[in-house]
Amino acid sequence: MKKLLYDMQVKQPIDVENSINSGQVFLWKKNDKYWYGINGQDVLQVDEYGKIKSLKNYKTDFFRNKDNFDKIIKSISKDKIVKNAVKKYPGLRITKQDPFQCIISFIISSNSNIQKIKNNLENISKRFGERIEYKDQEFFLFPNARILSKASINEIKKCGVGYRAEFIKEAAKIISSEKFKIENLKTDSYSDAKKKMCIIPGIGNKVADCILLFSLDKLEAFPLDRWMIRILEKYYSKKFQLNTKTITEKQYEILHKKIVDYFGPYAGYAQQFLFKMERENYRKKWL
DNA sequence: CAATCCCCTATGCA
DNA sequence: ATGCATAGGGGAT
Repeated sequence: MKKLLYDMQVKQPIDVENSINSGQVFLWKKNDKYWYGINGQDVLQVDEYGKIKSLKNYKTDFFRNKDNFDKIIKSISKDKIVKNAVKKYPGLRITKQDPFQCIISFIISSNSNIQKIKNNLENISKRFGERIEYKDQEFFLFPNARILSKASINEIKKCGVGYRAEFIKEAAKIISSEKFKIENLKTDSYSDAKKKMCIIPGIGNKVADCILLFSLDKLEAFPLDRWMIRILEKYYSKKFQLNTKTITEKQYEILHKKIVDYFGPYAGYAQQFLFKMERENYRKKWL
């Protein structure tokens, strides 16, 4: 019966273009009519409907098709602002990425911009990842944690990541160690998983929330970066009074609590719709 | 050509 | 304990 109900849900089609162009992923490119993206040790080929084929056929629910969108949209639609954003980008999805690649991507994102993040990640793939051919095209897979944990700081620096090279190596060491089972974080609570993520150097509040939301199924994660703070100041200044420019750890925690109180357990989806809407208003480039 | 701007974290000091 | 200022690639503008 449950299965039947699931199948009967009318699903909003996936908006592949806008989901990829929403600041979540960096190693994607469009070729003719397909999008191709590196997801860890796999390459995904995605058609205009979001149907996925892949090099290794690893099972993935990359666009979170199993989420109950009716329920989620209803849940986050608390006001006109979110409702408008949802109406504008109805097929926008949160991605479910390879966790290690996601970790390195967002460690690199700090004090950077999308163009540079993309270059850095491409350099890492080319230097440390396996070269493969798929659908008559050349790709470089993302190196696994073990390989990056053994790379030298200097080699990593050659990818243009600067002072983040130490963070990357250390993160790779932790992730590849026996004790740290990254997949187990998927079944941990949000706050447990977040505590564990923040042990890794280069990962603070914001980066942890990106990783939790985009790769570890924590849909209440709500990354608060400069842009989101600006958005909250613009549309929600009464609801969440933002006092300072520099948001400290304690303030971040308090603000996140208020946000989850307001938007509910799928707050991360609200974040993605708001973020996409505002960045498009400013005509920011994505890839 | 210098100055400034970027999706932040870690650190040191008050 | 908490707040605040600042350093830290490098590329684009």
